[in-house]
Amino acid sequence: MAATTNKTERIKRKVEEMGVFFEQAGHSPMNGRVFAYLLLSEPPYRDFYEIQEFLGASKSAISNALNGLMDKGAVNYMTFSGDRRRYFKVNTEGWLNTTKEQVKQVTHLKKLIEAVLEERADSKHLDFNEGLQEIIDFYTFLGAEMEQALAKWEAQRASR
Amino acid sequence: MAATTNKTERIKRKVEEMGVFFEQAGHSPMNGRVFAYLLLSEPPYRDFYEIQEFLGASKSAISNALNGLMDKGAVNYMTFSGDRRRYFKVNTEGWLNTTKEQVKQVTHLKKLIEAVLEERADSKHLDFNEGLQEIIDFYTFLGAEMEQALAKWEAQRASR
DNA sequence: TTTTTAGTTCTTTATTTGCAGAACTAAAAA
DNA sequence: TTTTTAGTTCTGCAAATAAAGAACTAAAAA
Repeated sequence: MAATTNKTERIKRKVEEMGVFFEQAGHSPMNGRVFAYLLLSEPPYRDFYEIQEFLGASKSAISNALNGLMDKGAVNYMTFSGDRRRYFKVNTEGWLNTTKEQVKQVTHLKKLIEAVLEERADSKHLDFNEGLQEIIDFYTFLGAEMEQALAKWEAQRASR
Repeated sequence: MAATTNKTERIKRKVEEMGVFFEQAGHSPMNGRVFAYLLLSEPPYRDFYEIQEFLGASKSAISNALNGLMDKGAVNYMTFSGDRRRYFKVNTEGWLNTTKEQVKQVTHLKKLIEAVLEERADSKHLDFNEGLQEIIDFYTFLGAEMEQALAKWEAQRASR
């Protein structure tokens, strides 16, 4: 029993710690903690009430957190026949796909600066425009390299 | 005069539009607008009161926004002799460096998942651990590719 | 058919954030 | 030396966010 308590305590601390990390990465506190708990939990799937109890939070908070995480594709659930409950889990595949999407979004910022440069077409301040152009060039370069890298990764995975 | 007004109006609209973009990218609304204004302004440097007047905001809001943007290295200022004011501008070099730093921070998330896997070392749920391992592998791959890409970019730039 | 359960939705409250406005400061100008 | 100026800092206030708790719903179980 002491062992169980110690482990639970350690996990609780880790969940808080990782929760802060995810919070800083742009998630709400509860979303971060739910995600962290599902990452660390054994088994890695938990039903609604286990999550609620572990985090000592309200049902509405858990409901909103899980739905938010599912919207982003970060969390999933599985079911077992003869059991009504859903068992929520981290969706590793969704995480991977989201990451791949993010990689591709260098393009957005690039387009924005291109629009800026267009607006600045007849500016007298060529040095500034050149600075912007260099950022565009960098994004262009990086975007191309990332596309290649992704293709390489997919090829590698396809031939396993 | 009509031309000036039209241009100012167009810039105002673009500043709001781009401001929202930067907001969604994690900046506070005012920081986003100040940054957008400095990007679009001709000349691309503006003193405190020009920024304040253009955005119709309070001094404290502008002061905090500029200091925040300078902390992040996104904004800079220049001075002219015989003029006390600082002229704030987008720091294109800083932007480029920040982007390069962000590229390198794939490492952080990778370390976090490695810590998770360590905690899960004796888990029975091998499939889940494998899912996490694949994310680690992807981050490792991506990190290496990006390092290479950065090196390639630097080399290219060095030999201009 | 009634009851239970697995969640969801609604209402309220506490916390945080973003900003305005006024009071202040330190250096430059007069 | 006094005044002006270019900002900063402090004090609130309003809006947005996060979460609690209670009321509700729809499907399953009894």
